[in-house]
Amino acid sequence: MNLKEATEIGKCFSNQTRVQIMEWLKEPEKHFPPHETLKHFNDGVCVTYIQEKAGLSQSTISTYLTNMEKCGLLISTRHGKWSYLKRNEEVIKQYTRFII
Amino acid sequence: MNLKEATEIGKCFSNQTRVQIMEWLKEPEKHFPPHETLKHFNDGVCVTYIQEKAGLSQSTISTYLTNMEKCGLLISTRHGKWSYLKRNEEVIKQYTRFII
DNA sequence: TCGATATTTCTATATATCTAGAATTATCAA
DNA sequence: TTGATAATTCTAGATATATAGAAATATCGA
Repeated sequence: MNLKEATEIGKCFSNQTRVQIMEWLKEPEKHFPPHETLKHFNDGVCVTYIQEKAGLSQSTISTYLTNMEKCGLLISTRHGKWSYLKRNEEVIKQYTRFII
Repeated sequence: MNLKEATEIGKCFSNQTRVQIMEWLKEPEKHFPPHETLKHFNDGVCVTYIQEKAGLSQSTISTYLTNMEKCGLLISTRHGKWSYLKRNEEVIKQYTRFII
């Protein structure tokens, strides 16, 4: 983790909705309906559910999630027409080690 | 630490200069000249040294540092005409616990 | 007190982020 | 293949942040 990478992550954490999404994804089963097509939340939560819960437009949430994936905070997995997002705990740990 | 507080801290970490300042303040003796008026770096580093090292204007750095103090990341101590800044490790830890 | 130095606050402009709607792409199911 | 659904990308206007210079405030030393 270097200065530039850490700053990109910091930008993701500089908006309340994005911080909130990161919090929700800590406990998907607590904040989102179960995904019938996938057992449990192994690959995370689909974009639509996140979008509905956040209450912002699809395009806005898509942009957020794309950036959060680009800087490594989220892992995206596509199954058919759905994209599933989950936290990248390893990168999050690296980030906290950087700033501490 | 709640969502709002965490987001304010995230905003401070969303700019490369500010992240850099937080890094420098981890090891003041390594990045700044010694402060003759104060023994060691017990109260941190004075604004002028931070400003010179960052290469931005006094007013910009002052605004940065004020915001970083407001959200708890820095502790400011004034001695005469100098303000000294140091990291608030406790708040930083709370923040990392929040996002992990 | 007066002048010098350190810091902060105010004001303004340039740049970046926020956000939605429209258009586009990808995939599924009939 | 076609229509429906999910997601992404493009475009644009509103809002926020970045940043400096000027003005103001605080403190020290002569």
